[in-house]
Formats: sequence, C-alpha cells, structure tokens
Amino acid sequence: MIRILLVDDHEIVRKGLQVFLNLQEDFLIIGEAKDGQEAVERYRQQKPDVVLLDLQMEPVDGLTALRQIKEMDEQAKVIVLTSFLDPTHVLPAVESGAMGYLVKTTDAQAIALAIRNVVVGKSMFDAELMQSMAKGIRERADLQDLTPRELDVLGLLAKGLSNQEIADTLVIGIKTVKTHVSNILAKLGLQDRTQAAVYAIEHGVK
Amino acid sequence: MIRILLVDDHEIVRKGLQVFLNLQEDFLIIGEAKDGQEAVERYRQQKPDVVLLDLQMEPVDGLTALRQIKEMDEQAKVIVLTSFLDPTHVLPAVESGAMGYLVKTTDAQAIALAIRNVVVGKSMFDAELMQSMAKGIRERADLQDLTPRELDVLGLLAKGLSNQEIADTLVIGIKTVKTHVSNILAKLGLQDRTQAAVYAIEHGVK
DNA sequence: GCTGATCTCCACCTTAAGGTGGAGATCAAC
DNA sequence: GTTGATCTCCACCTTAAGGTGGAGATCAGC
Repeated sequence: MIRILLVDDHEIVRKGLQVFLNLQEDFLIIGEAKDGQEAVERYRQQKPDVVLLDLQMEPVDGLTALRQIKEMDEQAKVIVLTSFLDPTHVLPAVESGAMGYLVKTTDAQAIALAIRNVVVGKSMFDAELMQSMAKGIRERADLQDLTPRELDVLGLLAKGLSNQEIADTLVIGIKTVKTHVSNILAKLGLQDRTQAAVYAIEHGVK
Repeated sequence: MIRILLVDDHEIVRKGLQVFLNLQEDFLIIGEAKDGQEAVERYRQQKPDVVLLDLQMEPVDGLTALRQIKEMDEQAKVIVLTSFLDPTHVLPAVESGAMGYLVKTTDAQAIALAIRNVVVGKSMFDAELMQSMAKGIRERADLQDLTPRELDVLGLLAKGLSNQEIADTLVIGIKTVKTHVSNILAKLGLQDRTQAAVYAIEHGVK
C-alpha cells in the first residue's frame, strides 16, 4: 500500500482527492492537512510515502512546508499540486526538492500515475510545465545576473520609488543609485525604469 | 429538490463538490462543465436552479459565462466559487449579477447554506469578502475617475511604453499623451509613470 | 600578491518626463 | 443653445532620468 498525505487549504479539493485516490486499491490516505505547519507535523508523526502538497496556503505556505519536510527527511517524496504554472512558483519548488509538479487541472488518472512513479523514485512533471520552463530558466538567468545590491534597488524601484527615495532608503548617494539602475537596465536589456518595474513585478522581485 | 450545475476546470474540485453536495438530501447535481462555453450550453439545456461557477477557466472564463447566462435568463441564480478574493475579480462578478461569492476555502456546510439561500432569492457573500470590499470600492473609484482614453494610455504605460511609443500606438501626438499621463497621475494621486505602472498592474488594467 | 567582482561616488551631458496654463473640436445631456 | 466632459494639441519651463567614462575601496578566490 502507498500511504499518502494530502495537503490543501480547500476542504473541497481534499475531499475530491480522497474520493479519487481511494478508488485505487493500492492507495491509502493516511492524513490531511490544511496548511504548511499542519503538514510538517503530520509528516513527522505519520511518515507517509508520498505528500500531495498545495502551495497557496495560510498562514504557512507550501514551499515553506516542503523545505521543512525535506530538512527533516531527505528522502521525503513530495508532489506539488497547484494552480500556478509560472516559473516564479515552479523553480523554487523544484530547487527545494519536489519530486513532482502537477497543475490542478490534471485528471485523476495522471495524478495516480504520478504518485506511483514518485514512490519508486521517478520524478513526474506536468507536460505544459516543461514548455514554460525553458522560457522561465532563460528569464531567470537574467535576474541572476544582478548583484544583491542591484536586486535591492530593483525591488524598491518596482514599488514606485524615485532614485532619491531609493538612495535615502538604502542610505547611499543618488549617484550610486543611478549607477545601479543603469546597470540593471543594461543587464536586463530594458530601456527605462518603468519597464524595469514591470519586469520586476512579473518576476516576483521583492 | 435543488438542481445544481457545477462549473470548474479542476476535475478534482468537481468530484469533491459532488461528494459533498450529494450528501445533502435535497440537492441534485444535474451536470458539470469544465469551462465557460460548456457552462452556458449546459445551462441552456438543463435550466438548473443554481450554478456553482469558478472564474479561472480556459478558454472561456467564468465571468464571460456568467454574463451570457444572465443574458439568456435574467433570473439565473449563480454562485461564484473561486480562489480570488481581490476586488478586481469580485466587483465585475457582482456587477454581472452573481447572487453569491464564496472562496474555495469555505467549508461544505457554508456552501450548502449558500445554495439554499440563493435558491430562495437571498444573496450570500463571503464574510472575508466584505472586508476587502470597502477598500476595493475606494480603489476602484480612483480607476473609474479615468476616462476611456486615459485607461488606454495607462494600459500601454504599464507595458513599459514611452510617451512617444504610446503616441504612435494610439496614433495621436506625444503632447496629447503627456496631457493624459499628467491627468492620470493627478487623478490617481501618484508622482510618476513608474508608480502608475505598478498601480495599473496591481489593479489589473489591461 | 594579483585579479575580478562588487559597491560606492563623481562630472558631464542629453533627453524624456511632467507641471502649468492655455485652446479648439466634438458630443451628449439638460 | 448652453453646459460639461472628453479628446486633441500647443508653448514654456523645470527636473528627474539615464548614458558615458571615469575612480577608489573592499573582499573573495586563485
């Protein structure tokens, strides 16, 4: 039997998964959790074979839970099951050790298949996902060209601050800020700060 | 019997709702749909008493479906059941005639209650929702101060276009664009175009 | 010790942005 | 027919933004 832990903040989704997965003879739902903290506790207590994990939860989100579970048990097999297909959400999850990543529109058969694969050590990633990944990695590469300080500046810029305000916030000179902004624009291949702000928001720079 | 149509692009969610709602003796699920177009067709064929409608769907979204259903049947009783709590999604739904608006974290009992209320003509809105509405209406008011043309300009501005590029796109003079931008900033109480871009993105201006 | 990356700051310059204060045209509403 | 809103355009001005081409300091890695 494959022992499964369900983690999702929507009761409806948990019940839906229950019904579906229980139809499989070799699956056993051993627990449910409705946020990240609960998920980590249940994992510790019950050591499931697989965790189906949503990302968007309150107060502790799925990514945090994933990292804590992995810290506790290097071998933990976690499948992320979420609505977000964008690289901003996918990449951190994969980097944190998710063995699978499925979107919620996936049908039940595919979810069952993913669970069986992950249990025997094979990763399972959504097909659509792979397409968006190529683009995502490329865009991500641009962001990684930025130095920590440039990311600071970009984050403030994306909140609508002027160069002077950024300088005051970071306690540096406005000339320095201008240098950083120029470098950011050059590295990202953008023309002005408005484009940089749009870029930053779309890529989740904080 | 209360005859119900379920509309959600997630098979899991539909099954979860099925299980839950079927436990209620006076409920009957008469159909499912996985996008807006299907929803409208099923509504036409089956005339359910209540529609439980998700917003985020491909290719035809829930809002479009809601409007088409309302056009077809003024008396249609539709409950929006979604993950989005922000005014950007809520207000258009309410304006389009949704009789209820629930977030997916709502437990099954509350959903059942909402369905019963809506059937007899009482609106049901999420409690959390009401709190965010006050703020939402205020922010929305700002956006509604903008003329259609100003919204055009704001949308392009939020894509990172310069005044000259906006002028070329709209086939007007750059002076005119500057006038519009100045008016936008004044109406929204912002200092510069970068803040306007951030504002536009956060408020879903397209 | 040297090299490369990073962070800081500077001067000089050009240009885009934005404020102020207009004006004419259109069009719907009263 | 007048009024108000909207869209269009203009001149004039100030300032913020951004490019170019520097420079010194620090620090990690070889």
